[in-house]
Amino acid sequence: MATSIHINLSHKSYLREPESTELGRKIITESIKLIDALGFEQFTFKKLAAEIGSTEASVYRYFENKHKLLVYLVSWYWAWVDYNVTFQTHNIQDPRQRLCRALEVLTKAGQDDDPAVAYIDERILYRIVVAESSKVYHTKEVDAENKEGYFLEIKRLCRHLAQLVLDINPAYPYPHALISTIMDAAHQQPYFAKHLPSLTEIKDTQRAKEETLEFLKHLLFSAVDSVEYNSKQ
Amino acid sequence: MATSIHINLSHKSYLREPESTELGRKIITESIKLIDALGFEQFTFKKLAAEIGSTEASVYRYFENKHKLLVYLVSWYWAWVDYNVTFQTHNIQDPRQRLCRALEVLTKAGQDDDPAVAYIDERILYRIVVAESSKVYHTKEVDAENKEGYFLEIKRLCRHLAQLVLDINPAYPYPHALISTIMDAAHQQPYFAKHLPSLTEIKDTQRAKEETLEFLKHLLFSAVDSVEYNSKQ
DNA sequence: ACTTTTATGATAGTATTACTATTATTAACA
DNA sequence: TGTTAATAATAGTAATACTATCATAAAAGT
Repeated sequence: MATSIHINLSHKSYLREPESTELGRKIITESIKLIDALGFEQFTFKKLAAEIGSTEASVYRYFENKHKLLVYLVSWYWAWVDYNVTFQTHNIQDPRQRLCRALEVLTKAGQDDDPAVAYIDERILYRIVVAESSKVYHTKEVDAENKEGYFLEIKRLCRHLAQLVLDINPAYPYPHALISTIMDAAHQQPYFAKHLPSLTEIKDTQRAKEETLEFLKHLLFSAVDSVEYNSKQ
Repeated sequence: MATSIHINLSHKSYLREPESTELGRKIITESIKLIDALGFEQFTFKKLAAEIGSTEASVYRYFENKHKLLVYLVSWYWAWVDYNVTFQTHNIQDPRQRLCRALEVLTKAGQDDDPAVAYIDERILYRIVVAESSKVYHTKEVDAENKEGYFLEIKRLCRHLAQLVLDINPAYPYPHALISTIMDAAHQQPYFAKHLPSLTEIKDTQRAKEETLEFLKHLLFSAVDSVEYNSKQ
């Protein structure tokens, strides 16, 4: 993948664009490290400011609160995955192979250390998304934030992948439900493997993502293929 | 279902058993209402104490903190669902029909107002579990809490349902992964229908649970049935 | 009946969190 | 060179997440 791409978000969970300044980029870089290290609950702007040698007040000029920072990070992640899916599938003609590749990108998003943006460590960000992303939409403000466009990136990826499903079988009736289920499982199954192993057959080894991919491929294709579709009609 | 059943939890997320005293039961009853009303982040023991006409210090005698209270509520919920699954399936002979019924119990758990325990409103608790339950295991303490047995109830239900899958097709290689995925989707799809409708085909109507059940049944059975198994061997 | 234990209430206090406000300093820009 | 904008430094506030102490009342044990 090309170095130095730019991911555009379609909403403003920030007060001041963090990409445009040195301090802003430091906030992103270090918040990723610190949320991963402490967990979102223990993470505070004060600790972050200490880490980057700045002040709490300065961080607050970029993000209203830590929740909005998390929204920003998670949205960036989904936009980045969507970009990767597009990039990695655009010259695959066979719809089945294309969806396979997309699933692989989705499942292995945290694997290769191929930084697209200098100040974002996607491998650490992946761990944050796995552990914390459900917290961005499981709040009382979900409807208000949805109106602000905070979830457009995950919705776009879901729509994108659902279209790949329909390319295989336009008669399958639940493409979005299937994809949102798969997207979640792609993250949760390796997490379960590591922390709650009795909830899955996936083993917490180097092959965990590979095994997850096998499980998801089987799940997805058996659902899509079990709906009759006569392509000749 | 019989009124006045007793759900036993296999761990102690509490300091003092809340079921055994008037105040303890009030804590459970009112915390369910208040977490539902405010969301878990805005919920505090001070507000809860005010609601039940007691003091913060008294609530702290029952639960170390609000996180452990949530662990208790969510565990109770899973134990209750597991009880219901057992009860509603025990005289169904056909394994396929049995799993169907189990799925129905899982998906419609928040529907019927048939209180099994006087001081717990299962319909409100259902909403809490949908919106907040992932927060119980997405923390830095997940491994320590797992050792304490805090997740035994969800694991037991997963094992239970996975066994029903194996009763249909012992050759299916991912019964637990499939069930943990389905358990999650059973809650998230109706939530998406209500709050992030572009992530699912399910509509936020009275039939939402019914539609979710259709989606899940199709997903589950197509996966299980697409693995070859010769029962005559 | 009397003592001991236990549960609750009342009150106070602390460190941390999640902010907001003010002012000074420095860098950028016109 | 003067103006604007960004940051640092500092202070302050209300709420949160607790802990501690003591009094009282009810329940249990002897």
